[in-house]
Amino acid sequence: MAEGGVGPVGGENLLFLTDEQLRKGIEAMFFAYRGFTADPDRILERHDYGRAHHRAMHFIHRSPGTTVNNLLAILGVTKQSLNRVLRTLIEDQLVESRVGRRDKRERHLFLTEKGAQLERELSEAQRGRMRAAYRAAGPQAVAGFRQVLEAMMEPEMRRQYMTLKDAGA
Amino acid sequence: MAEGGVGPVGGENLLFLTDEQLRKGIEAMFFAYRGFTADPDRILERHDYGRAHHRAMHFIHRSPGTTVNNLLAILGVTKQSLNRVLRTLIEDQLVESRVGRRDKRERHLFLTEKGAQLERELSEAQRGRMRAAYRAAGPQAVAGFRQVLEAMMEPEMRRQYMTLKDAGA
DNA sequence: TTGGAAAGTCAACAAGGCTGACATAAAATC
DNA sequence: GATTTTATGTCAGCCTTGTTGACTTTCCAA
Repeated sequence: MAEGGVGPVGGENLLFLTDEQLRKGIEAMFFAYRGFTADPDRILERHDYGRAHHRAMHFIHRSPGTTVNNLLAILGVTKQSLNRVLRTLIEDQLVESRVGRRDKRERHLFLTEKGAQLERELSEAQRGRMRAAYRAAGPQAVAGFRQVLEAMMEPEMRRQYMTLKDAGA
Repeated sequence: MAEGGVGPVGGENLLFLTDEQLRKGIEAMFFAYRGFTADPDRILERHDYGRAHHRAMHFIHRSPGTTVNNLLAILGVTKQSLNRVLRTLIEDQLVESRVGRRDKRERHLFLTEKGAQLERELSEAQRGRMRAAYRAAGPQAVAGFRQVLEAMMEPEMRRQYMTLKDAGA
């Protein structure tokens, strides 16, 4: 392992790159992610759903009419895994699956009114915490937060993220 | 839900608090967390362990001699869940469990040389990505990154994090 | 017309969460 | 000294969410 960033590297004094700093960042990610999912998890439990259902609903809400294949690529799970989740959401009438008009093999996914309601409840809870954190940290910190997260993504996922990122706003 | 931060709030123009900005932050967390765990996951698979083993080893490395109860509080899982993981780590001689000297009910946990080796392999992989992200984003972004994450934690977890945070450095 | 992509289904399995019940040893308290 | 509490471990069973593999149906496109 050798040094790995402790002390001057390449002539610059990159104190924020010490192993100790990196460890703190790693633990920050770990603990923060728990907070990040805590509020939706509580709501999901009441409705007898899990995180997988939340993720599916989030991205269907985000890109209405998206296909199963698109969703698979974004969520990074197997179709069998996603299918189980989608099946219950469709049975419970939170999601509607419409056969593609141009390509009838494809299924286009939409939230029903009922589904949109739950999605709203979940994302409001999640945004609530996010908003509080953003407000506490300030706009400059938020910019840095996003920069580091983007640099941390797998290239494939960064592509997915960037595509979505600017689509709406 | 009403507005929720879109447009001017309280006289200030808090553009970074719009629902759209918050959604981007939420997706950034989702995609980045996948990157965050990707490298260790690959290594763990080779060794037939899971993320749970990594987490346990990380915090035992971080606080050698910590007790089972301490670890439970940090990891936020049940003792049955943790025990299953610890048992295999002890069987495989990656972790050593020593009966407490002052309080013989307690077990103090340590990494063996073999355990320390795997921990090093895992954390080097994870730090590698972290270091690249930090370097790409720069020190100011890193400070913001940490600020937002800390503000996002559950208060209880923030306490755990802060306690660990300054312990070593 | 036929190959292959998209989607769905079934079966089986594993990791890692959970609850509840129970055992043991040791510490703490009455 | 007896009782209660604490720390840990363990057994059994359940759930969610991931996996692989095999197979079918539909239907677009070469």
